[in-house]
This record gives sequence, C-alpha cells and structure tokens, in this order.
Amino acid sequence: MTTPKTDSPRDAKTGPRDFIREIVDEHNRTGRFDRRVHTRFPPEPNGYLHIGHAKSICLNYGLAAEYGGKFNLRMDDTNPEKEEQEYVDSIIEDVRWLGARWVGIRDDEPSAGVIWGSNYFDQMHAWAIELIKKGKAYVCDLSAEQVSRGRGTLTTPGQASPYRDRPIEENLDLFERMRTGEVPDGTKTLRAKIDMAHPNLNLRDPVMYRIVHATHHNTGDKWCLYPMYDWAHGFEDSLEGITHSICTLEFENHRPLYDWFIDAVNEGRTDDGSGPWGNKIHHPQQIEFARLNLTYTVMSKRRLLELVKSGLVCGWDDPRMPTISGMRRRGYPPEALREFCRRIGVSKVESTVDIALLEHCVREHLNKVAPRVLGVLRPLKLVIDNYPDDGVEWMEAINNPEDVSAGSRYVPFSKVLYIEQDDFRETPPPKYWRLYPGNEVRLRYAYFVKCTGCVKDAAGNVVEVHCTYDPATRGGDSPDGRKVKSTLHWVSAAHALAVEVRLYDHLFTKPDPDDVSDDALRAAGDGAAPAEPKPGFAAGDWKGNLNPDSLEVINPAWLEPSVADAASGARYQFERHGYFCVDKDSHERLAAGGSPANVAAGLRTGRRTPAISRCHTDVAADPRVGRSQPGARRLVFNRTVTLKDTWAKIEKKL
RNA sequence: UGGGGAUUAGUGUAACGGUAGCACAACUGACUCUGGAUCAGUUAGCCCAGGUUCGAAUCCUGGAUCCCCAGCCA
Repeated sequence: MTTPKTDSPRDAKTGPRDFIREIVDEHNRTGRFDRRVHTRFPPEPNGYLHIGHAKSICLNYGLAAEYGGKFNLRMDDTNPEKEEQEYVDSIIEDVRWLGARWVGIRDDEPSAGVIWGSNYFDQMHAWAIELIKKGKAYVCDLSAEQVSRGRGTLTTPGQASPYRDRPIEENLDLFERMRTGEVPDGTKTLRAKIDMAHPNLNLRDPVMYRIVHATHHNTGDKWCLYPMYDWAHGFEDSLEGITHSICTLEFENHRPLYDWFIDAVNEGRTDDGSGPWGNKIHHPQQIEFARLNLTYTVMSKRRLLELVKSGLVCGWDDPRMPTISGMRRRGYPPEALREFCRRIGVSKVESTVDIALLEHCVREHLNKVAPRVLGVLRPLKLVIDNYPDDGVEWMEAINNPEDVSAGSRYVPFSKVLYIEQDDFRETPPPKYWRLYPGNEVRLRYAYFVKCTGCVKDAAGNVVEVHCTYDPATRGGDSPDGRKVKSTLHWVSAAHALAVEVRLYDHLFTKPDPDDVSDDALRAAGDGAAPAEPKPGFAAGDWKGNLNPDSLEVINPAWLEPSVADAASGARYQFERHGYFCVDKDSHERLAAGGSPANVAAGLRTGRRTPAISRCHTDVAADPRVGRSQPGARRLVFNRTVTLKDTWAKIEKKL
C-alpha cells in the first residue's frame, strides 16, 4: 500500500499520468492555447461505435472534463457514399450513454449540439480557392490510376503531373466547373502542390477534392465536390478552436500534411488581420495514440460490417459484438466501460488488452449494484420427502450482500424444487461438496437438506433427486452449529417463472482471430486432427475462428417469481451463475396456454453458419413454458458475464 | 533499399539519473449462507551490445524486432 507522492490533483482520481496529459500540462505551462483545452470526438458515420471508440471518447471527454475545457461531438462526414443516418443516430446514442457531455448537449433533443463537418464545406471551399490563388493547389486531369502510378514508390520519387503548372486562372475556372457539376466523377481532382519527391508519400501532391455525384445525408445534393479527409479534418478542428486533435497512430504520417494545409492558409495572414488574406486561423496540435485491440474479438469497422452483413451475428448490437451498442445490450454498464478505459491507459505502444480485464471491470461494478436472484438454468427436480405435500413458505432473501440498503425479498419454498443439474452427482469426484447420496447441503435462505437417493430413467439419466430436510435449520442456520460445505440455489417448481436465457461467450475461439495456423497445419497434412471443423469457411479465413458456442439459448430456464416485472435492461446477478440483464426482446405477452411467438430480432437472411448466427430460440422449446402464466410477459435474459468459477477450474484439472 | 513510430513480468501500464511499482491473469492460503465477493501471499519484467556516470529502464552510439505509409477511404 505505498502511496506515491501525488503532486498533481489528477493522480488519484483519474489514474496514471499519460504522455498526452503531460503534453497538455506543458502547453498550459508555456501558455500555448492560452491554457485552453478543447477536444473532440470526430467519428465518421459509416458504422457503429465499438469499445475502441470508447477509449477515444473517454480520453477526449475526460481531458476536457479534467482541465475544465470543452468537448465537441462532430460527425466527420466527408464521404457521402459510405455514410448513413442510422449510423449518425447510433453514434449519438452511444456517446451519450457512455456519459460524455458535448457542447450544446440536451436531453430533449438527441442531436442538439452535434456538429457536422459537412457544415464547413463552404469555408473549406473558399480556402481551396485561396490556395489556388496562392499557387499552392492545381486541378489535375489524371485518372486515379495515373495519379497512383505517378506517386512513385516508397523508395523512388514520384513524377510531376503534366497539369501541375496550370495557370492560376485556369485552375480557378476548372475548379468552379468541378463544383457546378459539369465534370464527371473521377476525371478531375484538386491537388496540393507540395513535393513529388517527398519521402513522406502523403506530401506528394495529395488530392484535396474529388468529384462524387451522390446525395449526402446532411447536405443533400448541394455538393458534388467532396473534400478528402486530410484536407478537411484539420480545418474542422481549426474552425472549432480545438486545441488538441487527438487521433490514432496511423495518422502520424498525416500530421505534416495537416500542418502544411493550415500553414498554407496562414501564409499571408497575420494575427491582427493586416495581411493580404486577413486573420490567421487557429492551428491545433495533433497528438496520436495507439488504438485499442482486445483479445477474442475483432475491432475494425470493416470486419464488424462484414459480420453484420453476412448474418454471422444478429446486427451491430448483437451482444457478442465489441460495439458499444452490443455491450449495452449484453448488460455492460457504462461505468465499467469507463473504468476499463481508465485502467488500460494511453500510450503509443500498439497492444492487445486481455478481454479478462474488461470482464473484471464489469463484474466489479455489477457486484456492487446488481440485485441477487435465484435462477436455475438446467433444472433437476429435487423432492423433499419429509416436507408437507402442499406446504409453501416464503423465505426472506438478501437482495445484495454488498449493499445492505438494497433490502430483502421473499422467495417461495415448497416440497418440489428445481436445482441445478451440476449440483448433484451420484458418485462425487474429489473436492465435490455439493449434493450426493448421504451428503448434507444448505438450500440458500431455506433449509439444510440431506440427499437420500435419486431416480433414473430407462437410459440411466438422473431425473429426480430425493432428500429430507431439517426443520430446525429454517432460514439456513443450524442451531447445533453443524456446518455444511456447500450452499445451493433453487426455485420452487410450482412458483418458478419460465424465461429464455441466452448464454454468450467470446465471439472467437482464439485470442487472436487472425491466428489461422490450424489451417496451415491441416493444409500441410501432418495428420493432426483439426481442433474443430470450420464449415463454410476457407482455409486462412479469420471467420473460421468464430466461436460456434458463442451463443447458447436455454428455454426455459426457471427464475424466482420476484423478477416477473423486470424492466428491459434491468441487471441481476443470478446467484452462483453470473450477471444477467433483461433483453429488449422481452416484450411479448404469452398467449394463454400457448407458446411465445418468435421474435426474429435482428434476424438476417444472409448466409449463416449454425450456432454462430443463431440469434434467438425458434419456438418455445418446452411445453411447460407459459403453462401457468397466460398473459404473462415473455422474459429474455442475456448473460452479461459469468461469476468466477473456482469449481470449474478444479474440475478441469481432474 | 525511403519516411514515420514503437520496444519494461503472460497481458496492459508506471518510473523523467538514485530501492523497477500498480492492475488484470495465473497459483497458494484465510474467510464465507453465492466454490461469488473480500483478505493475505506467491510466481514473473527493463529488446540486444557497447559507452558516459559514484549510480542508467531513463543520457549517448550501434544493432535487432514489430507497426504505419504508395485510396479520388477515414
């Protein structure tokens, strides 16, 4: 418990210092940006946000909050061909849910305060004309392929475009024609005149504008001339007065260009506006950090989109996805995501964080706040032979041992219960403390029971366990002080609520989904049996590492009746199992005596692999479902994360 | 073979010339009406080689390895 000297007030609260905070401190020391801190999160609305974006949001918003600065949410929408309103909406919802508060945010209007990069198109266009007039940009007639060939290679310089020295007036005229729409897509671009021999390829006369005749989600058909990211992004930051333009490592090579564009505009401008071009524009500082990678999942938007489009998952918010919406649906609390982002830190080292840390943060938070309930996933009938046939007692159960203020509830107890199949063994392995003939255990909040035997079906499966109870142990304590090694959870068969439970596991079977070495081994024909079949996937395909057991649906599972009215999104701990939350699919009413209609939520018709794409139950699998609760609500629970399971580890080693 | 980054226990992250620390994971044990939680403990690290220095993860030199860049994507 050594406490390092904390010179900075931030140390304790916000975790370790990182290189970005050091840079900001330095700027504040030297007075650059007048001690102002203004950050932003600038997603392109071409997909849903994932946990990697959460890292960026927490960093950017956290910085602004810590330093008393401002934070903008801006859609970087410069490519009308890939961007959609659905993505805009999801991004706004996710950022808000994570807890980031941007300038102008309001609760009554989701998009209030959200900034669109496309709203700066007029200003950027004016600056482009300015660069043409300064002799720093030209209209190029080369095709995409010709531009590419002329760029040279990593080790050889590029060739100047034949249009490089076009007269300014001609450039101006052509650029205007590009804007008005008379120039077809792909035939002309506006390029910056920098240096075709520059060792940084980004400075070999990069394209500033291309022609795209497409309808933009925000500006409609106003433009057919669209700015490239490199040209647009720095100005978006500049116009908003962003001080620290924080982005990921792959943009490090672009920083010189980002700086060049702003310097080019500022040439001939002065602080007091006395120059020929007026006032200087703001020049933010770009800082790059390493993006987040997580084990057992993929993080690129391209791959996530591929999973969604191919139907291998049930949409962007599939609880197995590393998307913010998927994690929300899975039951991950925003507090856990924020804590995770705080703990992983920020650096320039490309790294892959163990998903166990994320799961730890989820458990840590849920342990403190989630009410406990009893639920049996794989039922085994337990009959208490010496209990009255029609007896029912309501046992008091603590809602949350971590939080006394959470109070208690009452759970019905009767002669016939369900316990977990795993909690009985006819012949117990070593260190097995649960129910087996002759052994006494405690039923949580109820009684001590002693196993007297079991009943098997024709196939030899245990279908029923019998026991006797000790009435003196009511509530779970023995007056004579005798101990039991184990406490089991249970539900009263007559009172239990039938629900659907979806058990999720990692999306991939390997920490690194790109590890396709198994395929190579198979291809080499070394005789080793493949670890698992990969139906439908080519050798070497990362999708071949998808976990076929990433979703298991249990229907019915049996819960204590107190959760009958649980709201969608409500989170619980099912004791001894894990944390679960009510899925949004929980909305239908059960028809009297019938089975729940199937909600094909997120069902896609695309190519599917069994198990991977199974998004829901096909029908009520058990005729008992709904049997006693006509008109009751269908309840679907997602397993957010399991509890740590020491016994599973012991059993594995046996 | 060009340019730009990076390298500290299994993983992630501190150290700013002065005892290599923290978290997760793993493993022990204690405790427990959740084999949960909690508590205590253990294992385990400076990419390599030189140099400067009383002293180097830190400064210098050389090397190795990994990542990014040749979209009219971002």
